[in-house]
Amino acid sequence: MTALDLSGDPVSAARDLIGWTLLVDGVGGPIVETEAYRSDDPASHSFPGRTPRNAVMFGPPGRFYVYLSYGIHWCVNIVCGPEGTGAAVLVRALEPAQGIDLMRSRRGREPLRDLASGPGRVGQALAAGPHLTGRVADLHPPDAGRSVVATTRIGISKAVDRPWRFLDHDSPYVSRPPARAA
DNA sequence: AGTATGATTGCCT
DNA sequence: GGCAATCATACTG
Repeated sequence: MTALDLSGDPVSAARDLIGWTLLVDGVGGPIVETEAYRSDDPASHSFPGRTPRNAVMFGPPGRFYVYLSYGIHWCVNIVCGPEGTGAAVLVRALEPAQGIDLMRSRRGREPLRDLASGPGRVGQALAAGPHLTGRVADLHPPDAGRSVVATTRIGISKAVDRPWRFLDHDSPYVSRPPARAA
């Protein structure tokens, strides 16, 4: 795939985003794990409707939605789906590729494997914060095809059975291996 | 105004 | 495996 359409079904967008390189100020790498969240999804921040916090989710696709999780972690999302539908894709893990030294300094000298293998870690490695919300995501096409696996989402208490988590099956940089091997 | 709750991580036993 | 950290948002009174 060489073109990316984020304005269609957000679940498809979450799958298609695997392998695309995400950069924030030149730092980042290929996305290896995502999760889709739609407004008809009880686990989504947009489920209760539009609020000041999630307003950007109801705007045009391709922009960042960043929120604070557990008062500690900044989680990075990319708005997806038809504009106004309130859908987004959570970037759960990246393969560190560009600006590795910078990411390492932000994360405190972790093994490469743990630099961005989780939503909170991605946020920290990219120095994400509320200032990022609304900015257009910097995405670049994959250089090679990826083997994508779908599993159930992680860390939520509602709609836990929806298989809307996607991983690069061959990547060691995912936060957790698939619930069911394939 | 006060309280409950996380799309998590890291450190503890 | 279990749980504390830490705070913006959402919900209750």
